[in-house]
Amino acid sequence: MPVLRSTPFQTRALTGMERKANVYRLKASAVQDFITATLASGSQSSEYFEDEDPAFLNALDATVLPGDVQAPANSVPENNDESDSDDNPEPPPPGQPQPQPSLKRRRYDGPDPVDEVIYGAAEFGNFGQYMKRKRAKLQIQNSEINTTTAETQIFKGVTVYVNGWTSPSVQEIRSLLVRNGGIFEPYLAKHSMVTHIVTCALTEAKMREFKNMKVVRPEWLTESVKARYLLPWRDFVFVQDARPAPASTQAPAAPAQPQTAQLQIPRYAADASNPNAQRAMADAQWRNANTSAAPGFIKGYFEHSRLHFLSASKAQLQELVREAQARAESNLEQKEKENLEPDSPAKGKGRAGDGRVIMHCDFDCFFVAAGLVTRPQMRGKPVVVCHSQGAQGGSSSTSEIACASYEARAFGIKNGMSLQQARKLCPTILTVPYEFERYTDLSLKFYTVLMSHADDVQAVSIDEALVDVTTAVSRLRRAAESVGSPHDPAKDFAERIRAEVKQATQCEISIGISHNILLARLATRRAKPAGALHIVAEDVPALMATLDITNLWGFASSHREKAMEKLGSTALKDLASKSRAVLSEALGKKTGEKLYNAIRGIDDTQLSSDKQRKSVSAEVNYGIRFESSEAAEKFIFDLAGEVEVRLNEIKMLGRTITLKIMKRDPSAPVEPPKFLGHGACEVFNKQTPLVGPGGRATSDAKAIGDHAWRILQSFNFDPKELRGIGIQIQKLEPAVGPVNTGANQRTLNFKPMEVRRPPAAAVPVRPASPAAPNNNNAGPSTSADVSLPSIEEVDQDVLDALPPEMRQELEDAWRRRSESPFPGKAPAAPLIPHVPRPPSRPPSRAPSIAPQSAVVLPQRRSAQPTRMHQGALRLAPRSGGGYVIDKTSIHPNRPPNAFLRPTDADLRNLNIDPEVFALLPQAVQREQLTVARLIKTRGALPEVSGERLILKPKKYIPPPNLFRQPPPYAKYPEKPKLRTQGKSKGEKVFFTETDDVQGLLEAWVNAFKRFGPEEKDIEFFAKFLVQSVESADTGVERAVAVVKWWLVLLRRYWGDYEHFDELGYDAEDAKVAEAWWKAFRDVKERIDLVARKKFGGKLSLR
DNA sequence: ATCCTCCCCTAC
DNA sequence: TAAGGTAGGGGAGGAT
Ligand SMILES: Nc1ccn([C@H]2C[C@H](O)[C@@H](COP(=O)(O)OP(=O)(O)OP(=O)(O)O)O2)c(=O)n1
Ligand SMILES: [Mg+2]
Repeated sequence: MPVLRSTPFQTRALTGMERKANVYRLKASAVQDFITATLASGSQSSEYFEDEDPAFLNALDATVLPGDVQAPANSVPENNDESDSDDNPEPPPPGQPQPQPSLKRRRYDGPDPVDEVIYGAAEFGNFGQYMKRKRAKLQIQNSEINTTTAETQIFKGVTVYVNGWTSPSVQEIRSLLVRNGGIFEPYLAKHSMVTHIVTCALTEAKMREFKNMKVVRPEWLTESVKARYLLPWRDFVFVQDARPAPASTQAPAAPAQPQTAQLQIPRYAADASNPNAQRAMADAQWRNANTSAAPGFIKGYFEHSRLHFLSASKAQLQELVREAQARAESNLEQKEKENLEPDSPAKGKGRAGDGRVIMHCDFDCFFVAAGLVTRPQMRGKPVVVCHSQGAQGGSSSTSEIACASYEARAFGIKNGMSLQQARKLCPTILTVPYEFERYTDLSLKFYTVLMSHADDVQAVSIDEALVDVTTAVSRLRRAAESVGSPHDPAKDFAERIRAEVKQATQCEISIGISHNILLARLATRRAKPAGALHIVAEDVPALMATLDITNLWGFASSHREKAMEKLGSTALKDLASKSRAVLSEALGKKTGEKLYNAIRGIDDTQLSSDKQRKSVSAEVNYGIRFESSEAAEKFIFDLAGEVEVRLNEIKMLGRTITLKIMKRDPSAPVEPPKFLGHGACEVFNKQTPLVGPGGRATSDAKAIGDHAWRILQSFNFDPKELRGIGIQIQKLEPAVGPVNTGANQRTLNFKPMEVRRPPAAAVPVRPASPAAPNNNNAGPSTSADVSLPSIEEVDQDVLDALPPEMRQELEDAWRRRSESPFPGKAPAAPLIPHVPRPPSRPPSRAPSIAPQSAVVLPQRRSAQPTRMHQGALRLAPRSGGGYVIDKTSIHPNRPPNAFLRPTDADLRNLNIDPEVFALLPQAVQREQLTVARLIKTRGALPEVSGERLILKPKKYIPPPNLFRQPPPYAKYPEKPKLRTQGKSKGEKVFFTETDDVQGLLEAWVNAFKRFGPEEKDIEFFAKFLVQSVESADTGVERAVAVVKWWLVLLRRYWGDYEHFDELGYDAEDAKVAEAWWKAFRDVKERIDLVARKKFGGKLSLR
């Protein structure tokens, strides 16, 4: 296969209706306190700006930053809309380079030249221009809203951001809005700026970003204008039934079609229904035989689910490897005892550095290859493995393709795609049924070969493993060196393994070799099909230059979106120039660092082959269709039985349970496009303690079922709306004593330390028993308890026996925690009534426990169905009630006018004098809080210092002499208050007192002018500055001022080094200088990043 | 700081 | 017909 820009692994090619995403629904109905960004917040900013010392600003305006010299021209060309370019379907024929007809939204929102100047994302010229721009913008908004053009006030209070390509166009929407009293926000610096998002299509990253916002289709606006009043936005919620990668349902042509189609479906769901499903579901008999209501549904489902098979196989293989290792280790010990020389260094665990040799071994299109073992006539043809066989389903089968042959992939068919879509790409496609047992069989042979050569093995999946072959390869290498062979011993060894596997399985595997896992995985991609490739460190730069971020293992679409949005590119060659800090800012700390290292070919991840499980779960999100709560209840208990079996198989008991519910999104059709699929859903998770008999951890199906069922009742959902149910058990502990697991144990052997066995000899293969029959034995503790009352009764009895006060207290506690599995009597008229199961609590004995907060009456739920948004069902919000000053108060998402005064206690806790605080203007108060909290977070020790941070308004007007007259540090000898504390290495800064950020900054530079800045301190300032820019409008000016001040300080000490680059300083002074300048450039870059996102320009420090 | 909980995301 | 599961890494944000 030719190497194209887009590799086989690069997932792209989506179309509108079903998009890649494992976000199953767009949650657009969340009720939040959206507060329109008000003009007041803008004026606060001006107010603050005028508070600033003008002389200071003047002085700093004269300073020039190197990065700014070419700054106005080098603003990154923005792709404001990353969604559309993703919508191009894959080209049908093999390997055509894609011209990438990306559809970019214009950066300017109107033809009006005023708009272009004012609204445009132009670069900042300078400070003054920025302010001018901002004021002009406010004026325009003012006039549009209040005077000049508004014809009606239909959209009064509505502020809208338009995402991506829309029909009608952005310009039309803007015009519609402002003519009718609404506000149009051209940039979405933060979510609280707007009340609604208008869109016709969302990338999954945007879906995530907007998940708690009101996302509507443009019809909301157009129809409202027609109706001459504001229609309920809920009737126009934008919803997508999103699915992971290749599951697009669109034909190759007409990229713009999804949007168009969507617009043609007025008033509801963005995704269509499935007529076949509707027809089938209309038949009660069919329903009772084929959906979750059918007897034995769960068992049949798990027997046929490929994804379940993959997950279960992985767990089994990991277990096999663990056992093999334990055996190998005990053999080794044995040998050592016998004083036999182990012929290799101790097994490769923890071996670090580049000395390792890692092989990543992976079957080529595994399921197909396995299927073709007995169908040799199909070799070389486009073949897929899926449930639908032959001509079943015709051209409209929603059956998913588990695996496509390479010939099929040449047509653009991918693993995970629906058959109907594949048929569009290749009408002659051949289908092959699943053969799970054969997969297991082949896999075991494969693992057997690997383990016979390995120091260590990590089971990645049924068809894939990571193998540490350091020992074997070094032995070969020594041999090769003595002979002077030009061959790469690692590659030779890989070919030998490939041959052995081929011999044992009649299937091809490919092997990637390198000194770390990351590169080994990359090597495999290039090795396929049927090859081996060794990547060495020298290959890294050239290799990485060709790759996209999503080619790296663990990086997928969400990172791709973030990278494009925040860093302007997803190509590793572009990302290579970004600093660690910049990448972390964009992708998160760990992820950013992982990427930074990956680009350089660095990955010190160790093989993990002995991790213990932390949770056990079972879920079904297919075919869930209930007519009654009884059916749902039965299902829950059946599922609990499955969970019990799985717990027993690994001899574990659990202490907490989480119920996961997928519920049809109100705007999604009853039958989604995918046959019996879940469609667009709201997802709810709720965790409670799992209390077994005697308060112990348990695996008991009844206990699990009881808890799960109670949780489900507490949701009070209409059973007809359920689309997915899952039970997860956490806080696992080993079951002691005999537990009948019913699991068939298999054994494999690791490479013997001395005598090597022929491969495949050690495999006593027996087919897996997919769900071992429930032996109804919940372990030693419960097996004796079968005749005891159920937990709910025990609990009730205990409750009843308690003195009233104590009981009240308990009930209160439960209510507070909102996680009691024992809510007592079902609420009035529940949609899923509690059906008493014998022996059940008589209703008259219903405890006085009030229904929990979430157990609301149906009317109320339907009135406010969205209060439980986004799965995170917090029955009683832990902290959401009154406004409590905490980190969220400085969070950018908080609307400006949601600022409430913190309590005096809060203030004292921050070392702020409440009385002084009260006198400050609100904008200044907020800043004070920000700074004080950051300082506290950073490690202030208020109790120790005993000094109180006294805040004065004038603090925002830095003493003129301080800022005007260098050298700055000389100006306040008493000021620094930086206590350095000897730590393990270097010195750590603690801020015990500060008056203002500039002072702090200066003290920092002073304190470390002989050492260079500490990473943590840089991080601290960077965070503060980024936060400033991101948050309230006042923050920008502050950030600019602080950065300018920093620049002044650096120039003061190290001006000579400003324009030098990294290279070649010997002098310690120079190193320190360079460290400071590097810190400065990094931080500046990070701020620019945020500034670009918010304003479309970068900060000028002139 | 460090933990925990509730997500989202990723891989096969 | 069709079988959209599952565990763990990681981030955000709150509790301790
Ligand atoms: N969405 C997916 C992805 C994979 N699989 C199954 C079928 C595959 O055969 C097997 C292994 O997945 P791989 O990612 O290794 O893909 P293949 O082995 O099919 O192809 P190759 O490894 O050659 O790229 O997992 C699946 O059922 N559904
Ligand atoms: Mg494979």
